[in-house]
Amino acid sequence: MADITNARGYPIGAMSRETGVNIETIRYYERIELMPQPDRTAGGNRQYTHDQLKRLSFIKRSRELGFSIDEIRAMLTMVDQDGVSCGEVHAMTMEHLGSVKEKIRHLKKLERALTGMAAECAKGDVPDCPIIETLFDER
Amino acid sequence: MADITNARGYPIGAMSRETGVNIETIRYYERIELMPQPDRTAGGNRQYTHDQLKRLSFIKRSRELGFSIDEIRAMLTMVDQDGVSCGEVHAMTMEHLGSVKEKIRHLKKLERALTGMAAECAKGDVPDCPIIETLFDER
DNA sequence: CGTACCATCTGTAGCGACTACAGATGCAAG
DNA sequence: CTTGCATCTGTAGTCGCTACAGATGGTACG
Repeated sequence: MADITNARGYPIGAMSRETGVNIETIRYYERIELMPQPDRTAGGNRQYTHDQLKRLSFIKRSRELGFSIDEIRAMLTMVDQDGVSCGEVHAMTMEHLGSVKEKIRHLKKLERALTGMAAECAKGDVPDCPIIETLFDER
Repeated sequence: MADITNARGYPIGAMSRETGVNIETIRYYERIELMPQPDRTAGGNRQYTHDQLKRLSFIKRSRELGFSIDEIRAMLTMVDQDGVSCGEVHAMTMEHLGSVKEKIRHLKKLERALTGMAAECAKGDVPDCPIIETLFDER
């Protein structure tokens, strides 16, 4: 496998391939100051370090776990200040977990409602569709 | 559909109270042509009919069930053309149900991952927080 | 060395589905 | 007629990207 680092570090395309984060999104993260401004080549192209690659990978994983940009920013700020408080991180994780559980509950309610509506339906081309009726009915 | 129009009609605030849809959102629905342009008073205030109230209520319920604006638009277009195809509505509902189920599966995966990470954590002020470590680790 | 050609650059605008103003009027009660 | 809430229009902001356009950078090949 070819070495994607040239002497000057990783260009943005390599960062994108390595992490799965879209190039436009990487630049967006820089604009909102989630990623630092990287070094540039003489011509102005971005050149990232390995640490920056790890940081981007951290962001990607956290996003996949549903953390918001602000939550990630808070965690990274702690990391940057070398003052990671495990208690705080744990609290954030638990809070996030709570909101995930709530979303699951909510979606399960939707699932039941949709299943119930669909079960009423004969699927014919009849004028009174029970689904539409249900949605239109007065409370 | 019933034709119970009272002489003055409903001002926008009444529509909002009756349906729970924000006033700004009602105007937004008009702008994107999901709701029709209502009659106006001499002074220019909106005056809605009872049918329009039912339509808004339909939109609200459908949104609560997670249908997108475009899905709702499709259903309402069928209603407007008096050509409700129950088969089509059923298909849309089932497709939507599928995406709800998928979201649930996804969130449950997140739930497991977050629970696992949190369980590793001693919650102390130690420098190596296992949650952060997990997120930072090389793949 | 020139040329072809992809990678990358900046800047701006769009998405969905609202929400939040500002500043100007409408309208009904007292 | 005043008071004061309701409503009006228009624009801009939210979140987390994504999609351009049009201009350069960098590199492999001849």
